[in-house]
Amino acid sequence: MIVSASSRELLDRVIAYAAAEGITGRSLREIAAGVGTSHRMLLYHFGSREGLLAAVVGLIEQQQRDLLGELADRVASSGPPAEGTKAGELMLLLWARVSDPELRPYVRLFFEVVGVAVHDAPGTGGFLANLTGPWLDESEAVARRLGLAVDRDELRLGVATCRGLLLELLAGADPRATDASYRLFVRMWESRLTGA
Amino acid sequence: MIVSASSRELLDRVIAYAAAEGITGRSLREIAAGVGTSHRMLLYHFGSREGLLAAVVGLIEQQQRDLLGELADRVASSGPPAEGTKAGELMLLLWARVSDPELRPYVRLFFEVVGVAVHDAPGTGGFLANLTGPWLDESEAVARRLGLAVDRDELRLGVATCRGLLLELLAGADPRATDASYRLFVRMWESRLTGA
DNA sequence: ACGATCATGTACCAGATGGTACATTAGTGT
DNA sequence: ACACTAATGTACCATCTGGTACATGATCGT
Repeated sequence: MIVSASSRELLDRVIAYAAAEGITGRSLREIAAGVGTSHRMLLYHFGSREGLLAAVVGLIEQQQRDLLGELADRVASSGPPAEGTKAGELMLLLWARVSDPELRPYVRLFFEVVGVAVHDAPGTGGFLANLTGPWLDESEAVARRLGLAVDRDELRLGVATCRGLLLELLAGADPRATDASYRLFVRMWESRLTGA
Repeated sequence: MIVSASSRELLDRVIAYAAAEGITGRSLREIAAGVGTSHRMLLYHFGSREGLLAAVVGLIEQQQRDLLGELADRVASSGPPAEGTKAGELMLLLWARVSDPELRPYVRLFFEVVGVAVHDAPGTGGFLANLTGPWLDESEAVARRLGLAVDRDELRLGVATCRGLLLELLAGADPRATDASYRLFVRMWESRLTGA
């Protein structure tokens, strides 16, 4: 995979196109037309169709890590290591972020990639393997920084619930309904924390 | 979509193949070879590639409805309308069922179809639209039969969590870990029910 | 000023794709 | 026995696919 500046610029356009129109079923010519270039150029910059897919997958992963890091930073800079009830706010913050309609195309793309990665299509190597680990690691670190006692099982549950509700949104559920479900989840979580 | 007896029989083989090997990226000839027929026959029985996809999607939906119905029946025949704590057992029962390794190929196929349906590929019409509604309706009915007070937000949360954890499993998570997460969820749920 | 590397266009290729036309077989009801 | 229908095989088609060969502008370091 070539990584020159112009390749990167082109990749950004491809990602935008993929998020809007999908990518797995589309031919190189379709994609090229969609981003204002030729299929010849896609092959030049990414080597092959597989290379293109791999680049897209890689950038999705990076975007997720960025989002994670941004959240971690916000927590780090939010003053003193506050008391336990902050966990709920944090969860709501994350949910507000990932459920933002502006992010929806990327959520869609995420599930599209999942759909091809489950049969490990060429170019999706490692995508599934690193689907959750980084989220767990990072949020574990965040929790520790806040002095919160959470184990991996809890965090995995949180991640899974977010993903499940995001799928709801993609399926056309009323955002107010998914919000309500998520708030319910947070309340359950908190009542467990305070209750135990 | 033709529905003769032999078409149905062929469709069963196609589903089995799709669950094992995937279907969205494969050509009619590949699929035909996999199920021991010719691409000519697939077109004869299903009309077109889109028709084949639609038939597969339709059968997945039906399988899910069957699973749901089976669960409902088991609840209906489990003696007197018992007290509230039965909800947890029920949830664990459902999870045990859908997380069964034997079902895994179908879970994989489910997410594969999701991945193409999010950009409403031809043949997937209505799949996303009916992704959750039937589950909510049916489990609402079951809950009512048990004399349980649950609202749709709770049920949606339960469905979403199941799906999220199933994705975990597909991504290669340790089944014991996802089990632990799910049990945690049930415990949270129960503590909320008894606490409120 | 100039050679080299990057970027792009044009033209092409062999193979695969979904779909069709036509012939043929195997049953089946009458 | 015979017409009719469902099922299947063979052969084909136009189109599209990812990928390549070759030429040609740009751009830039020296």
